[in-house]
Amino acid sequence: MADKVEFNTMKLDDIDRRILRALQRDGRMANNELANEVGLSPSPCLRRVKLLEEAGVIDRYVAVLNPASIGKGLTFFTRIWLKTQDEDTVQHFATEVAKLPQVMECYLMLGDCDALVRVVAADVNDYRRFQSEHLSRIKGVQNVKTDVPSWTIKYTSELPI
Amino acid sequence: MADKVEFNTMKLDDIDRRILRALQRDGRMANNELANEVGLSPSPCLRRVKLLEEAGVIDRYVAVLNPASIGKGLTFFTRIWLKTQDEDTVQHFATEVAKLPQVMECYLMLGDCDALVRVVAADVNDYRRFQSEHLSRIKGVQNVKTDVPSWTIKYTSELPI
DNA sequence: CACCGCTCCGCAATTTGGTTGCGAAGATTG
DNA sequence: CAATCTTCGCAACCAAATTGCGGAGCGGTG
Repeated sequence: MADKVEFNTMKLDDIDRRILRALQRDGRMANNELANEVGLSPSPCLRRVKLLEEAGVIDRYVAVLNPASIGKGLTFFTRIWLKTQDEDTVQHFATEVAKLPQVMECYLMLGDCDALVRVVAADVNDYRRFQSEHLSRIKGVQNVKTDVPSWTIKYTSELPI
Repeated sequence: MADKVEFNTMKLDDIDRRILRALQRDGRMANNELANEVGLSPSPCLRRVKLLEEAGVIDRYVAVLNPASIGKGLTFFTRIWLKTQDEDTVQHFATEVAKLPQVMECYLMLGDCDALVRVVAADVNDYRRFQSEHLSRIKGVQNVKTDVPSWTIKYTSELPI
């Protein structure tokens, strides 16, 4: 089967990939419409979607908001250095930072800094308060340095398939 | 109206915010269920959702995939320096980089580097090919430096409301 | 080649949810 | 207070989702 590509536990064929592309673009696309787009009747199309969900390929469906319209129009990238690298400090940091609602992304890094965090905020003051009241207070955080984007050129959740 | 908070063109009350929180978590929640959760009957609940969509507060609904299950389990952060800062170079870079499917996020930066890009790839080789065949070939790109996360502690699209 | 078994599809019936319009309730203003 | 505006809830209608069954297509074996 030349068009079958195997990833993890589930093989995705051409139709699966078309389904995924369509649903990444429009997560509320009606099944009838999706079926039409991928060239199946609604019933098998729905079954495939269910399979993709059950297999965890489709993780979830979300509403994507316009950040500015809910007062979180600014993004900041914060590099963080920890006091030590031991497992307890790292794990504690991870647990605490993940709890902060203004943190959208957090990565433990292999190079330049110990962690990289993307934070949303209303304005610079909002960010500064967040940093001093929440981020810098996490036990183990030694140093914090923030970079500010002037323009978000691209921000998508759509993975290439 | 003490619980009315105004952002941009549309005021969001407590019920709106509950709706947004629920739909950010589950973009395919049935309207009946959503209505139940926010304490309305289905009809006014649906009307509010429609208003939030039309006002652009809800930008879109998407399926979020598991990156590993479609063969893009690694993330790389690439800092880019451009040859010059003039508007033409910047605009050209922006246009070209936004076209690259493996680029999930791209920001023009105010400090450290000229641009920061988040790239998904299957493995290091996949990334290296992408960099040399696509990223570094964009006219105007002078230098490229990539950081590698060892752990994605948090990655969410759910904005704090 | 033919036959068999498995997988996936499509159709149709049933169930569930979305949509719409109207009257009522609640909130605001003079 | 009364009048008006805004939002809600109900119910009818329509659309879409879901499910089950039979059929079609494909692959493997003799």
